[in-house]
Amino acid sequence: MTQTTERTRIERYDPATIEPRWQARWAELGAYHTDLHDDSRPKFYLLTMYPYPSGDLHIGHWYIKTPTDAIARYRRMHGLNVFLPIGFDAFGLPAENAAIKSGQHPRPWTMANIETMRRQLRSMGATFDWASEVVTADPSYYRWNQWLFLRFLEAGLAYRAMSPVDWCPNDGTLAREQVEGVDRRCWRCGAKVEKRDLEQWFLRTTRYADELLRFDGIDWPEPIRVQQTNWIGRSEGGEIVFPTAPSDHHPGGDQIRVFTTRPDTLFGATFMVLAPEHPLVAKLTAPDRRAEVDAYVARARDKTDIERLSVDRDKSGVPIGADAINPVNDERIPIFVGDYVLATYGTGAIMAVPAHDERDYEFAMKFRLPVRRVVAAEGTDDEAAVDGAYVAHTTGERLVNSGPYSGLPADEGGRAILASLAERGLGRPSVTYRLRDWLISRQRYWGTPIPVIYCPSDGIVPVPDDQLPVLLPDTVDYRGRGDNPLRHDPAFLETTCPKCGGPAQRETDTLDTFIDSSWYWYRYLSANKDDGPVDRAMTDRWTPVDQYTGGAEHAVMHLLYSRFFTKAMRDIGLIGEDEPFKRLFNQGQILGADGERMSKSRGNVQDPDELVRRYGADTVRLFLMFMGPWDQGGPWNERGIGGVNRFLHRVWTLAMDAHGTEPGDPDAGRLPGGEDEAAAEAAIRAAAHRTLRVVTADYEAFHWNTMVARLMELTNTLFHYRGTSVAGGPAWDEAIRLLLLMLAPAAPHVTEELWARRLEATSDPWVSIHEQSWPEVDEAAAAEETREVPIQVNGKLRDKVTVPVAIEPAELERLALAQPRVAALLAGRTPERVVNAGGRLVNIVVRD
RNA sequence: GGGCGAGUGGCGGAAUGGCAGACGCGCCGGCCUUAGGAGCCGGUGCCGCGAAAGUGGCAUAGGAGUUCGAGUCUCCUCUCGCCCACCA
Repeated sequence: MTQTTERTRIERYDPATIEPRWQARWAELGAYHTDLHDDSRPKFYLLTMYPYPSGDLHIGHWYIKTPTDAIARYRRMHGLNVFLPIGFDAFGLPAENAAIKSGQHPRPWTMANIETMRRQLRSMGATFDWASEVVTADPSYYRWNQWLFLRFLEAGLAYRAMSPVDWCPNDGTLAREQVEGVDRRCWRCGAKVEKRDLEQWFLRTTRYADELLRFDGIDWPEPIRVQQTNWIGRSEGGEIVFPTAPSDHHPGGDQIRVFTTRPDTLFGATFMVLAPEHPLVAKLTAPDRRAEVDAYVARARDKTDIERLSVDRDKSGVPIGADAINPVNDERIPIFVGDYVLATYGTGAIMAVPAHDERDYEFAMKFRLPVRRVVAAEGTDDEAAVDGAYVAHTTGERLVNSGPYSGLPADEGGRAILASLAERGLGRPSVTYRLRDWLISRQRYWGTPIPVIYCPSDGIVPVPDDQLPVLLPDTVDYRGRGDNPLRHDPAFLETTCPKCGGPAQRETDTLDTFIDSSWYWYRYLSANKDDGPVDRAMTDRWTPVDQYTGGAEHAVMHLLYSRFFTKAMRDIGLIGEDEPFKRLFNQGQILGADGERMSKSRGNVQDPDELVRRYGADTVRLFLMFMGPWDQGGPWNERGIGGVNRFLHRVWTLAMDAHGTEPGDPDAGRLPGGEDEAAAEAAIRAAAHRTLRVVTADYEAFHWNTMVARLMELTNTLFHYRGTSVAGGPAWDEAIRLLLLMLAPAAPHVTEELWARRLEATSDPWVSIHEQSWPEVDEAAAAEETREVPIQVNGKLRDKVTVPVAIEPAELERLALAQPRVAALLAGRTPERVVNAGGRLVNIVVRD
């Protein structure tokens, strides 16, 4: 009883009406407001990096957020109480730059952008819990930044120290990217940028260096762990004291401390190099060297970091006209100042061992300094000329030219040398990190004011808790100057000392915006709490975050700061966790069509609104998932979105019109392949349940692209049965039901619509598809009875044979050999070997 | 310079050491249409031979190796991307 339905009679799939309607309905029902107190179900804290309100949501935001929403919906279907919050990283330089340019205050600019982005985020159909929204530029949020800062100050985790900044005489402190060109000009006024030392605030991240190197109990991608590990850069070695030698201008006896990872090479130290900023440079420099040394130090200060740190650059330096004494052999060695030594690493001074360090070797060659081999690989002639630095670590290395230590294996000799220096108080084992303390001061307006007051009599005075928040004034004047307007706002600046009541001034620096993002997920759990930053009962219940999604570009900044904050907050007693994010996934980045990073200035930003208007949110969501592996990203290319849209139309057709046929199909209405109805129903059930099996695995692994492909395959299969005698029957109906359930987390609107219509057709009361349980595979239905086994001869595919799944291996091999094509190729030869790969493949090996 | 990742059809991509190219785009053919930039059905890695059904060879950046069997594992080379870049 095949019915032919004219296509025009079927209501068309029209996302433009369906999607807004369901979004409104979900909001009205409060469907995605998470009851954080519900402990009847296991919790699942799903976090996605909150966006910066730059003005427009672009397709990259969709790329991370819509699959994350699919995870949320999928987990809910497994009975979990899922919390998926959203907020805005609302402080920061772009708002301030826009404000300077337009004369408009950053707050209205930011708030207008947030309003736009809220609407755009809602258009995704994502299940964000807006009730927990956090906006970091709001005093109810940044107040707690201040409060946390004060606790860190009390705990000795925050401190103040001098540090150089890039300084423009007109515009004040500049960020690194605001210094342009090799001659270092200000991006706004073109003035020459200089370095200036300012007192600034730091957080003592280095206190947690060792703990941050451990990733216990968290499941993070290997590349991120490696990057963080390298960033922290733990080096074990020794700190060794080189006393200065007496000379005409100097009595000697100053101690130059160096850090080395190679105490075994100490006898090879033939000179020393101090960083230009090293405090002893001025003191030790001989009068006749002073002019040249001062000039060199001044030049080094003016160089860009990039110039100074460039590996390709020639080594530079000047002798300071003083010597040091090598503590192991009392040899006098000359001291240089050179900018290849960094003031900020180790002790800012090195012992130079040109025979065993490439940089020192290069320097020695340039200045014709002696090179002495002290470590030799097995079989090397001790006295052979040294040609380049030997830095390798091999077994069998031994010390040479090293006094009493000569002949010892290098590692053992190194330990002995260090031990002997330690006895004389001239050395000790030491560990150094590349990780620096976190400079959190910004000489900027649009951020959290640092809550301290400078009093002429009491010095640095923390703002008392009951005077928080220190509000960022909204009335400051932007026009005219680029530096921090707080410095010119007497109403903000002038205050009274909380201790003595005398006149005092506020700190005008603001906090780095990475502070905001270092704890925002704790705040989501009690976004409106006004007597503390976090609710311990809530954080105990909900954290650590079960799954975090976001870009890998945050590997060593945000993701490391967040780990630091968690440990610091734990030690202050605010939370009980060691790590913030149990599992991390880094999706790839969507680039512009030109392969470049999307940005307004490049004009390659892809606007999702237009795509949503053309195809609907479900298509855009699905297309982004279908493009390729989620962790890969790639250049944006719209080609192919039509295919995904067509797929949803086909799903619609299957669900709405089982009995329809298409005039273009010559086999329309007939069961495929001569199947009878029983075989057809079995085939439909098998297809549906096998799809369910692989699709479930794909959801678990975030393999969206193959998940969509499997559903397309199932849809194609079902189309072959559409309009036949089994269409609309029980097997068909089950397959449609499974198809909709499997698609629901990814394409929530169209599946909700079709689900509602199914319920309506059977007069059942409406229940959201998103409240259904994830279906279970019927293994019996999915099981296969026969299998096609490829047969290879010498590894080349030659034939295939269809056999019962349970076939005996011997029988399979017999069948394989009996295939006419195989037999012809064997030409009477006896196989040397028959490989039976678990019944999945047979390979017959025969010698020529 | 170091670290990490990746090189597969015209394109995006798929493939627990076991049929390379699933799925989609594009393209070709057909159906249906007054029409088609809609819909449906079928075909489509490359090179031979063949009228065709077929059939043989070559193919996962290049080269070697391990294996009955390699896109997948090992080594070398090349190219691209990202991150870090004189960290003693």
